[in-house]
Amino acid sequence: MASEKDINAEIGRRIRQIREKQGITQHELALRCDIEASNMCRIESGNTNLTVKTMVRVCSSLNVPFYKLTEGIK
Amino acid sequence: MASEKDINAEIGRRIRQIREKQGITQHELALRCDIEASNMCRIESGNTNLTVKTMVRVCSSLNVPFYKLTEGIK
DNA sequence: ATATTCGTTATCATATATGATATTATTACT
DNA sequence: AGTAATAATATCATATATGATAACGAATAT
Repeated sequence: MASEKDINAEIGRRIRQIREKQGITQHELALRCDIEASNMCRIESGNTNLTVKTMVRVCSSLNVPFYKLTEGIK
Repeated sequence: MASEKDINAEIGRRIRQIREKQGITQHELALRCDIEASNMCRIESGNTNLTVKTMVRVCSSLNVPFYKLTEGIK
């Protein structure tokens, strides 16, 4: 079982990867999510202990299903 | 995309289902997770906005991979 | 050189998850 | 009836995610 920090980091990497694939900036994604840009940076960098609420907002704004952020993580 | 509340409720239901299948009480699971029993009740009832940290502790104590709590949730 | 864009980091305030504890309800057992 | 076990709920304290804002660095363009 991966550690909490490892999992938050992995989710952050996935968010960044999806965002970059869609060609939008952190600022733009933050706007769509109604999340502070500084927080979006913390999230993508794995420097926070994410909540379901935040993950839902990000998924929704990126148009990916919720489970995609955690799929396969052990 | 399901709402934050729906997803927290679904995760809570899954935790309860796995716990009951393993035949342990909320109190016992709370002990293993190092989480307050009152909080475990809130979690299973979907009355909190879960963090990754808490989900990791529960999964680890139930011996299920992290992704099982969120698998297939859209 | 200097703006501009993008990401990062720092600081402080606020909202809320969780800890800690007590109380209550229900069920089962004696 | 009484006791024990389990779960639910209420209250208050504490820790921390996030909001809000500012400053900084790097890259790019003008």
